[in-house]
Amino acid sequence: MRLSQLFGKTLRQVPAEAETPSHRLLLRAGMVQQVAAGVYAYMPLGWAVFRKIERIIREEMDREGGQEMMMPSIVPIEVYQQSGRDQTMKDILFRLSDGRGREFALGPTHEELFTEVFKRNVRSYRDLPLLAYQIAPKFRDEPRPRGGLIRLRQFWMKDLYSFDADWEGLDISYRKMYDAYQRIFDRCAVPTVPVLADSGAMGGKDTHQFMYVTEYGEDNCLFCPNCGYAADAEVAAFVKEPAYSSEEAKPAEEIDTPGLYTIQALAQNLGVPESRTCKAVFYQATYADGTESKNQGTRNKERGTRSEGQGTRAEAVFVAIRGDMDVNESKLRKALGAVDVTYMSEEDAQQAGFVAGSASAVGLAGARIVADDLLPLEHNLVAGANKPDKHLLNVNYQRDWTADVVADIALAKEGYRCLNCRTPMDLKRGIEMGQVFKLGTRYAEDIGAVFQDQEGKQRPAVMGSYGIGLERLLAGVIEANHDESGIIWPHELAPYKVHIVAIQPEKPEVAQAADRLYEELQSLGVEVLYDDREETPGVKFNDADLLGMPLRTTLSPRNLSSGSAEVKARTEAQSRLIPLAEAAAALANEAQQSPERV
RNA sequence: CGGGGUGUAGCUCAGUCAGGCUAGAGCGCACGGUUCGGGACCGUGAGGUCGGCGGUUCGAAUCCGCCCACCCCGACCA
Repeated sequence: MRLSQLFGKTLRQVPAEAETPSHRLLLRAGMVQQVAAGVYAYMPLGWAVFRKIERIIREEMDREGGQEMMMPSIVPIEVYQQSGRDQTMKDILFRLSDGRGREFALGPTHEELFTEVFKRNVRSYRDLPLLAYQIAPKFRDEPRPRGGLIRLRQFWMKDLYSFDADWEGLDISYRKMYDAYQRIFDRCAVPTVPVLADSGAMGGKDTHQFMYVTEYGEDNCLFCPNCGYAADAEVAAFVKEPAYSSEEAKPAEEIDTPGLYTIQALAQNLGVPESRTCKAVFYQATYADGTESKNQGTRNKERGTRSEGQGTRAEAVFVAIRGDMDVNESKLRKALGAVDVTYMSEEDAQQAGFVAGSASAVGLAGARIVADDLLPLEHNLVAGANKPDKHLLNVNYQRDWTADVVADIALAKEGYRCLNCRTPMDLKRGIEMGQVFKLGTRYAEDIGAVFQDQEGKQRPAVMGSYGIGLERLLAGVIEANHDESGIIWPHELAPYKVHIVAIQPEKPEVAQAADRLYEELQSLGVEVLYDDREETPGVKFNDADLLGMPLRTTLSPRNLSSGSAEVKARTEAQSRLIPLAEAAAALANEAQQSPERV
């Protein structure tokens, strides 16, 4: 490709909205362009890399016996009603209807559809295991797109679904994908760590996320430096020990605490550690209403109206936790069996009868009370008095208050100790590159995807689902492979292997030599980018660094006068001279090799 | 959806607080010339519904109201 003809130019200045390195470089290199929030156009250079990522993923999926197929993006809404996910994913579904009023969603993920197709085609255990996948666009009306390609509303995903006869089979399929993922991320030169994760709205059992650890990540993960335990903060287990379990319960005492509305202020003013206090947090919990979750949506189908709040029930929840800890909303949701929990606004809290700033479970009526499981073990905590500007000293569980639910609802933090080996853990941020799920039989049961086993019994398929976000991986590749000057493409992903820089191409001897090298390399099957533009050397070298091809060769009047071409790898600091006559063969040879990554 | 911020030329931004005549700069772009090994220089030129609608005013990029878009922090996910 001649750079003078390439659709999409490099940018000297980056649009102000770009903050992460990958976003800046993608824009600067002219690889992508934003169309709307979370929606991008891929220019030829970006698309070329995209297709290479796709190829690596395809190769590794096929290697494990995956069968590629293609599902539509336009999916009848009924498909998601079967599993109830038209409700649980309500907020992220892009919906549309056809001219006759039939409703569809743009597929955000395809568990239901794959299960549906499985149901129509599979009858016997002899057809199992089955690994089917697609590499296709997904649509999610994310409330907050972010970080360039890191969080999008339209994105490509490789999604594979495994169907097994039993859980042992699922374990094998899961392992296959787990291993394939390691190879994919390795080939893309993105260091990832598998971490235990939350199954969230997907439902299911085991799940790992493959995290690329970076300060630009949006997920918090805990890592044990000693035993290697790694988990998303949402599910991370840690050592929880009471601080005051051995104390004798002292008599409660009401004190004036004007202006002390936060745990920090309270603890400071009383001269006690935050762990001596009991914190109150107010949540609104949403529950799926069983009578409405299925077959709902066959009614209420007037065009354009969303069935807001249908099939759900809300409840105010009072959460008590030791003052030095924070609530893990994921754990809270599970403890309550709720579909969703959201932090209450001040007004809602007031309406629910909570005295913000001095709230307490002591003497509280009319709300469900959830206590972290550490609280019943502690003694003599400071808690609110449920009266403005008053707190209680020496509050004790059982004697002064009890909870409706006692559960571990604490969020893991930096320095909390590993449950396996008691070593303090590190908190790091990461970007999720992919996820593997053991779904179990949930979707198969909802949809009726059963097969006949060896005994002739009908059994639901045991499923897994395995996703990789392609754009996110592309962003990760750049995050993990760049320097101040630009991108450093891993060998397998470089859109071109060789970047020819012609200095003063308006001089015939330069143009002739460069044209010839360009053609020779192409005829040798080397992907080559040829900077034939009439630009100054500085501009060309900077663009070559920015675009990041593995090999750069410079043809200039200076080099040509000695019959040489200059060669420099993107990862090398110094260039070297080689005879021009051998340049094509030498470059082709070097481009064919897979140099070790730095 | 809550909190914060930004919308002026393709990009980066000034001008807005204290309203005033043909709305500016740098980069980029076009043409001509001089240059040529790490984002050169000179000259000429094209390019703008000042996010949109409404209002106040003799007069609005500037003041007021409503709306929209985008970015960042949270709640959600590949």
